[in-house]
Amino acid sequence: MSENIIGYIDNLGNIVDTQSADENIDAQAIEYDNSPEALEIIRHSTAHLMAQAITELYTNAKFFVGPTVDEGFYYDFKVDEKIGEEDLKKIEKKMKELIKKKYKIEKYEITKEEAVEKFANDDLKQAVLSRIPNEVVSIYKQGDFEDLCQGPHVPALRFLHNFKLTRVAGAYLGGDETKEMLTRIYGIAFADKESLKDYIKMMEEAKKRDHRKIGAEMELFMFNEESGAGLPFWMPKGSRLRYKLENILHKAHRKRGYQPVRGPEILKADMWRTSGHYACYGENMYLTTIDEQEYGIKPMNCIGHIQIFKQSGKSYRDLPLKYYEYGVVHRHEKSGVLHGLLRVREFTQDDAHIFCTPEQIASEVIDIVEFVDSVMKLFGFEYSMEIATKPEKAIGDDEVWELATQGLKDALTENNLPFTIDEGGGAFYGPKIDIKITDAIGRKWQCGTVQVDFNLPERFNVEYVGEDNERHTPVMIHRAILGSFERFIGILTEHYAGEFPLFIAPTQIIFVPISESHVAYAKELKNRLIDLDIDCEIFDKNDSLNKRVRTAEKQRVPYVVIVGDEEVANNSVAIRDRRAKEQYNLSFDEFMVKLTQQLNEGKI
RNA sequence: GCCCAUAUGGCUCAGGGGUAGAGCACUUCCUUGGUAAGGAAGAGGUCGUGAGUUCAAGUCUCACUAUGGGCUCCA
Repeated sequence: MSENIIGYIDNLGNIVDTQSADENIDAQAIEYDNSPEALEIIRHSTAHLMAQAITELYTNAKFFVGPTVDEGFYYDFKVDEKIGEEDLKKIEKKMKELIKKKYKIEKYEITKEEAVEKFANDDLKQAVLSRIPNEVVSIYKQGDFEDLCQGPHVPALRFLHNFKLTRVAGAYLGGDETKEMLTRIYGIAFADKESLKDYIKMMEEAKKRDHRKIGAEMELFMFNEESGAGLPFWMPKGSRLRYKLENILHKAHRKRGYQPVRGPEILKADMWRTSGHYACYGENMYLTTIDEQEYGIKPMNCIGHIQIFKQSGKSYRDLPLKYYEYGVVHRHEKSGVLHGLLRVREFTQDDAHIFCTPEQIASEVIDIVEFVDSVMKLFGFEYSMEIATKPEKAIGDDEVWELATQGLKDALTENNLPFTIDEGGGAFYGPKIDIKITDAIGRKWQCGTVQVDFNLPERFNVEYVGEDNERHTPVMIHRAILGSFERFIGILTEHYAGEFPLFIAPTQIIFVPISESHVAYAKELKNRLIDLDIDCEIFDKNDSLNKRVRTAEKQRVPYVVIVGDEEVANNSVAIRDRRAKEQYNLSFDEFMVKLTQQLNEGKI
């Protein structure tokens, strides 16, 4: 057996470790390297090494499960002591000591019955065993440490060198909120030192583009302890960015036949009872009493749009009727989940509701998916689609749900659009397609959504007169493209690391006049650019030219424009182009043409 | 909501039971400079909030609030 073989891939594609393989195995060898299979083995073994170290440091430690995940591995366990970030170093040190003992990792099998007896005093092991259907279970042993485990593991501890424990967290037993909370330690491991270094470096880079850090640096948005958690404030620069995004999207909606509407922020509680929100979504709603009547602050915009639809009689000729609103909604998210702009308690959705006939669903869904695609392409986002089906708390009959779900599937399948299924992840009133964007660190965030709803129109007696002169109930499609401005701008900020393209940059141009005598010229240019809806600033503070250029560059604006005697005389501008990383001179008219072209890139 | 951690001028951080420090930002003055930090002076903090321990609390303890990393949920 080669020194470097740590496992095999059998003909079913399963990983078999050296402990489990028989001597004459005829399978593809897994070498000790950074292949996904090798990392799976290495990381899982590192999790066990960590467990062994914890056992030595905390004699009363009991272990639940320690699997590998996309980003490394973790182990869930229970100790009497509190474990904090500081303790990770201690555990790492102990792990390195254990490696020096050069233990082999051995495997033996016992029956489940024997295992239940063996771990009789360990309630967590009993919980693990209760989830295993097999009659025979395997135990891995390294030194004195034994653990119930199905593997795979490296042959010996000497294969484990390049690891780092990354964070401590709490995790419910089996992910179940009603069960006890265990301590979880996450870690990462690689086959070589370089890869570990690269990984740590990548995480540091990701931190630098964190939207919370950039948002503070660029003065885009803020939070305020006295005002409350999850309630963002938009500062001037953030508002400018947001306004541009709203404007681009406003035009895109108008081109696609949507009509702007706006509903009230609070509605009587009875409205929410009729809609089902009170029963199905009540725990997320903020309620208040006015003149002894209960009101609810809207967590969604659909009810308002329904009222507007119902205000006048509608004919089949009016359908599909598309209302859109940048709707401000409030949702009581649990305090522990709030996260910068990505999860807040007040946010604005780019929300729309399409009232249509059942026959129109497929083509409307396709139109929306195309709309989503054009927005994602504009910003260069990778995204995936997921169809979410009926949740536990839901209104409406199963048949209606089945019909709506199938409609979504058909629309995507017929257009060869790939999707996955999220069982039970739908809204309480209908199934949906969720559009998830992958962010700079690889996390997926739900942004756009398309939801087919047969339920709310019926509950509110929404009707239109058909070709047959009979009354019919329309279908409602709820949809959002960005999802919310808050989350989308948060992701955009990380995506571009604050270097926004010209068409949405909060400050698009900074003028740096060489001396006071050039300020008037800069102001004149600035005013002309306002007509193009371009936001400019003039850096005419009493600082050196170098200092002002530096300060301007640090603002991450697309263009820094220097103007002095030469530029005033020639009616030109000296440009520092940050995106192209070049410096060049243009006449102001040429510059205007260039800017107009770049603004047009933001048309969809 | 739960587990763990953190909270010092606008920002980034140092200090660690005996009555607050740096850099940047800010203000004023000098400097009017052709592409990433010119110089000088000044102002600014009841050390997140509230209790407790102590002769004495930014410093120790507890609660709360907010933030961060997770669990769960979701745009």
